[in-house]
Amino acid sequence: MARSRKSDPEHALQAAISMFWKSGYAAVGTRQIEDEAGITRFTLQTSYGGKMALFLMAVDRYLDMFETVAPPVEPDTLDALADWFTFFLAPPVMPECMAYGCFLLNTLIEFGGASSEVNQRASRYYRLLGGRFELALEHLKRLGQLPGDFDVRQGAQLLQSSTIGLNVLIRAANSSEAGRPSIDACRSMIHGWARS
Amino acid sequence: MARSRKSDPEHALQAAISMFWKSGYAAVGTRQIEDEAGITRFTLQTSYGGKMALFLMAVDRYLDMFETVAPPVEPDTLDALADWFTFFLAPPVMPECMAYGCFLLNTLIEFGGASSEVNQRASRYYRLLGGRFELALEHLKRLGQLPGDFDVRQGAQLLQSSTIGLNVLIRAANSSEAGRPSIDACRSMIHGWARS
DNA sequence: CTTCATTCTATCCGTTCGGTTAGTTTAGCT
DNA sequence: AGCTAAACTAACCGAACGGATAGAATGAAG
Repeated sequence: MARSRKSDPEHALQAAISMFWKSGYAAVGTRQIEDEAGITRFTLQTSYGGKMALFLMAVDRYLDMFETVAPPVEPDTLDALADWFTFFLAPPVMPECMAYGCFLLNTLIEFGGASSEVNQRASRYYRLLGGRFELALEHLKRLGQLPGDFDVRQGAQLLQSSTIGLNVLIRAANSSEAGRPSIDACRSMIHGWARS
Repeated sequence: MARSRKSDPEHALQAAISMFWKSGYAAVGTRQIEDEAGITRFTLQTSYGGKMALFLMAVDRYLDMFETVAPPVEPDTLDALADWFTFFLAPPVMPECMAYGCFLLNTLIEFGGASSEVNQRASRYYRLLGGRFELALEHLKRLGQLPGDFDVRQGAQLLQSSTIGLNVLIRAANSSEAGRPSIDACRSMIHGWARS
């Protein structure tokens, strides 16, 4: 009854993620999407709902991926938590894009709080980053790996801020390697929490 | 011999800083610059060298301002260093723009390391942020306010990453207040360095 | 093999972009 | 006052933007 699609939606979405991740929303044109994602501008409108809709799909998919590599909620040791930061140096997913920092953080800065659609995604991101750090630290405190008077909220906040800064450093330098000093510093801080 | 200028260059530059700070480079059009900076597109070309040249002037001026409010190089106490973070909540310069985060960090993310002109400014910024943190911590160590085995490099790296993350949080929320938890966490961390 | 809904290709649309050009106004000098 | 160089105004440029339209191609159902 209907003609089958020529383009692969999954490949198109992955290409969209790569483009927007690297260049941001405004800097990617619909002609470029045609070329790299393999969909026509017509299809972009009819099947995806336009450039912004595709962009939000890309962000959502990115967050889905991030969910699988977000900080562990129940690490057994401080070391297991500290090890999470080393993932930046050997990313298990989309390693070719990691040099562009965090897609969602880049997006947050580009839109600067002006888009409610983006802001909603930001909430989800914060839950996955700061929220998980908090759960992890609470878990470690329960295990006795952290002092009884350790402030979990502030510890999580610190890890979140540092992770965000780390991603900015990586994007600015176009290299995950640029994050190494920050990563080492974070790991030291976490290990330092054990004593006292 | 020559006709005197109608527009005020200083006001134009300040307006440019505000616009680019708030919206980024690409999102500010030359027509908008005409309206808000009080210079015509013609003048933008002949006297300023175009949009990008004006933008770089704005960035340089921003860094000049930042130089006056960057972290102290010789704080007397850990508390004096910690107090620097509270400046975000009551900024002494351009308070109306602080809700947009750090102009230079926003710029770094927008260009993503693709502009050498921007990258040069980044170096200066890192010197003013991480470099000064390092000097301050070295100074405090010399004063005996920090343990003898305290790792100054990693401490400075941590403060730098956290500060960057803090600025991103502020921009995303369009409010300096959004940075308060991070600021408190940083202050606690700094104070925590005293003991042991 | 015809039918027909759907996806394709190929233009076309109005808008906005950064920058340029031609021509006018104006201030500082003799 | 008259001259001239600089700074103004206003119109224009080609290019790129996101999106829309018309018509051809196509594949599954009958």
